[in-house]
Amino acid sequence: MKKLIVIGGPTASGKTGLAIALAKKFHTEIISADSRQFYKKLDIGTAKPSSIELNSIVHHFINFLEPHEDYNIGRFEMDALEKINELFKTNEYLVLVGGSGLYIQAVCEGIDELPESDPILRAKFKKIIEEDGLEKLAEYLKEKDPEYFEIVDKKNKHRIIRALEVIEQSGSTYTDLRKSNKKTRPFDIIKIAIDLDRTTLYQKINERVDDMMKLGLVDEVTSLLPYRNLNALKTVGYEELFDYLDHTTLIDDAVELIKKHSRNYAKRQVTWFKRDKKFEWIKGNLLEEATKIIIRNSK
RNA sequence: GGUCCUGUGGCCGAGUGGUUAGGCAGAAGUCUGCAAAACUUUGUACAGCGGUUCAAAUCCGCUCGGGACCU
Repeated sequence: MKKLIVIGGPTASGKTGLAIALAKKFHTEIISADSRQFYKKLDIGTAKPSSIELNSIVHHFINFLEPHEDYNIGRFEMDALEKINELFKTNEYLVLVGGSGLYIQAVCEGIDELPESDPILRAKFKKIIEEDGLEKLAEYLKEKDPEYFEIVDKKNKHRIIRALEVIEQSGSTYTDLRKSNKKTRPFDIIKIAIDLDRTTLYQKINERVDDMMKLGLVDEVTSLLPYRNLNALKTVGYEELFDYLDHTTLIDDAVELIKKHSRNYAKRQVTWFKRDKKFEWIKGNLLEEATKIIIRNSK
């Protein structure tokens, strides 16, 4: 059976370096599962692998979208699987690396077949929220799908909108469609996550943000100003500097905010990966530890 | 030396004689098509010591620490 090596972990933990080292060691290629590195032009702020790194190992799903292109998990599941199956024709191993837990989950376990988001419906629901409040929309959901209403975060507008969107498009309840059936894949999955103590992690994050500034993050963000309202730019490192460019924040404060938001993000990532018990956490000599796990799982 | 102001949990910051301020950070968590998103939970702190009072973080005194002004 072919092996998909999944590398997870919080931002700034060293995923990129480990993935590249593993890809070299196992003579294979890398699939990225990073929802922001998908986009062209977002380089420094997303800590995308350098051009040298990108040239040393073949990476898929990096720089394949323009900032204005819409994309979603459903498509990623299909696109990534197609690519993985193609590459497994000539490779024993593949490396999947990224910080977007949900995207990794979609590749490894699949997601239910649901209708895509519909901009017109979405606009309609947003309007209701603006005019009558989220509670109104929640009531609407209660009528349409009381079962999901019971368990949904009632203050989370994304969840409520999405459920209603699915209901309106499908004619079924969200509860009926959202079965969370885990799909089986025609390959083995070895999940490895990088473990760092919190203090070290936060220190690395802070340092990396300083490095990004030295590399010219402000210039990158300035050049992306025309795209600022796009989803791709709803990203740590960009929003804060847009505010700086608006003169609503001082540069030092903006940098501190980037660090803070990156730390918050890293914490959420750790929570996500910890929940998936299939991950084996490694520390210390990452390449060595990861290799041990891979060899053990290859027998 | 004198006069006056001030001292709230890691930080910011309200507040009143007897009810949880709140925000941020931190911690824990949720997660199925915008996921680097969105959201949830979580802190009995009022400088110290006395006193007044049924009751004090809130009033009084002293001590200590800030700050301002005065010659």
